Amino acid sequence: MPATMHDVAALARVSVKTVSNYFNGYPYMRAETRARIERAVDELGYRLNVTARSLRRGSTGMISLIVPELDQAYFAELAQEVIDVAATFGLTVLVETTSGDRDRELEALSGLHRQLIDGAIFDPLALGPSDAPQLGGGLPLVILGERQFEGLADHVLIADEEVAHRAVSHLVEIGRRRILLLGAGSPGTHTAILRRRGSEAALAEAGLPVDGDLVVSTDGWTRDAGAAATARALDDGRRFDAVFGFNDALALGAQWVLLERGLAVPGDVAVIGVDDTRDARFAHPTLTTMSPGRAQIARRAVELLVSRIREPETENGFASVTADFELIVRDSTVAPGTLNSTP
Amino acid sequence: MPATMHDVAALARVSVKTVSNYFNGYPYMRAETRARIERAVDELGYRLNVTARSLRRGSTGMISLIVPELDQAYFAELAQEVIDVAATFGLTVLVETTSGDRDRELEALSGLHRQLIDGAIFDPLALGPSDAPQLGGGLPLVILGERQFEGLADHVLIADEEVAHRAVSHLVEIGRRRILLLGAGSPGTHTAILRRRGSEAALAEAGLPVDGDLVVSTDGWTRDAGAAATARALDDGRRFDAVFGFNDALALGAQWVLLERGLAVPGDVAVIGVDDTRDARFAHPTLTTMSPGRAQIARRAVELLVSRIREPETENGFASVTADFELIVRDSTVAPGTLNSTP
DNA sequence: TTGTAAGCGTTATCAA
DNA sequence: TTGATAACGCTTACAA
Repeated sequence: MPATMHDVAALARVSVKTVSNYFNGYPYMRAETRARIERAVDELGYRLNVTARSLRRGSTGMISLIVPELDQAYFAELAQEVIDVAATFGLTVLVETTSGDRDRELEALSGLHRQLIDGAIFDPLALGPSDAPQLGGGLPLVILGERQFEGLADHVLIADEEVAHRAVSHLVEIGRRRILLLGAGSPGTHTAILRRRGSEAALAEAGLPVDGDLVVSTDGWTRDAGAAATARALDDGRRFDAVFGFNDALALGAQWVLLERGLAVPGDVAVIGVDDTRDARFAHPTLTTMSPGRAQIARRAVELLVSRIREPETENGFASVTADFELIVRDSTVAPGTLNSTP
Repeated sequence: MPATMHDVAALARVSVKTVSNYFNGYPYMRAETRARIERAVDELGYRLNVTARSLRRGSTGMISLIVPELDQAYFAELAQEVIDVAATFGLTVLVETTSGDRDRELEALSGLHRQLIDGAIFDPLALGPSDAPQLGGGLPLVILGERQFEGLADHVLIADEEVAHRAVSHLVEIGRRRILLLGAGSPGTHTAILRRRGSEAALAEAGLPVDGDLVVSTDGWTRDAGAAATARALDDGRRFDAVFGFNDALALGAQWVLLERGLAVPGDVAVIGVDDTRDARFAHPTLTTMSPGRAQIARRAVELLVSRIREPETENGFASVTADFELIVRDSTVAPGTLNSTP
């Protein structure tokens, strides 16, 4: 049975209030009192009981990060960043995975863990605007990526249309004309719709047609799904000289199949993704990608959440910040040694 | 202000104890009482306060998983498995990352989060046997991978020597003679030492010499480190026809550099790893690897931890279970179409 | 600057 | 089968 604050107080010959003050950084305390407390704490090996504190305070110092799955590089890397940033605020992160399942997303927001956390950072996959009423009921919430809930919670957004536009423009600039849009297609998440819209705008600006045959759905945004869809497109005899994977996983799956089929990347088909995961750097050839500023996303998300937790009553609207993005050109679009033919 | 158990009790016209019984699956209850409680719960939207329960029970229903970093595929995939298995036991997982830093490993075991958890699953990187006294002081603990603490906690082990032996034997069977051991070398974790030992045993059995030049240290077990060390070995003019990366990340880093330098895999150099991460399946060429039975590891770890939490006083020694492993042959050692020349 | 005492929302003891 | 009541260990008015 571990020592309690009462034990410390008794040994230090002060009241529990004073010991509590000590642990809460209350400044007005005689140096000698402080020293006595410190000695007692050492002697007893005392550690503050966080559960009791939480019960009394009504807050836990924990936030959850709700993502589809950890074994996708993007989410694993995001989780690591969020954990690190949260730690600088003294917050502990509970990582919840949902497999993109609607019920599990709702459960993460309003289930048993609900009262274990002071707020949540949520990367929704299945939930849509019609679920808005169930969005945690007063739980401080920051939504990542999706803009469907704007006005209902704080958001950290990716400029989906612009990112897609830039990616497709890059492919056009290196001379590609028939670009497979991998991850678009019905029904499609809101993110998918926006990235498709941006892609088609870039094609239109370049005076290129949008070929419905080259707008391809995938069953999820994983390497498996990207590989399968690309294989199908090749088997169908569709012709394309570039692939825009709506995330890195899709692009890597596509690239894998292309190489497997003996096609040259980027010689025959150029490939570009989105996310700048570590996997992109270590693909062979290395994958050109749009970096969404993951570190910035994690930082802003935690900051927004912390201020929402501290001042829940700021009813004058919710914040939406959009992260910066950047084109990272690698070998999957511009072969090394090739002089970039960009005008 | 959310409803409490008292509110429910009042509305259902029973005592709080009865409501508590209801939530704890106490079987002796009249159907009508149960129905009244259920109606009151619904009406009030009542949810059990986990913090209060934890305070009263002295346990939280949370366990932590302590790993070096989530953005390594192996750990991300392991975390996902552990979270899923733990959920079947009604346990919540707190994922702690340490960067393999000694202080952070100790902090995860005995810091503030210590009392937030009922036990921990720990994949140590920096801590050694000399830290044993600090191993959580009575915290139920299951250690993964490392056998250095055997006798001090429960273990779920990988058969490091046998795994390495099998990997090297496979390379020998396909005719390789000069095998780079990537990840061995001083100082080296205990795991590294065992895998090196197993590798050298396999070489010895095959009548092959152990060339010190081919035993290569890396700065961590990441793709970056694997790439850097392999590049160095090539630059030094060391000759080898195979690489055994002590994990998939190292092997993938090596493979990446080899391809970058224009060498053929497996034509010039065969590559094999350990872990069977998803990355291995999507490398190009696909990476041959030793599967350590990750699902089994996660399941056994959680099971051991749960029984240790339930019966902390089983002082008659600690359990050590060793996971099964399996060789997964892919294209990085046996090119597709090549008839396997194994005797 | 420090002390007293009343909760926070459960669960456990014991009795009925 | 259910009820009254005392903890669990901390924070926080309020008092001194």
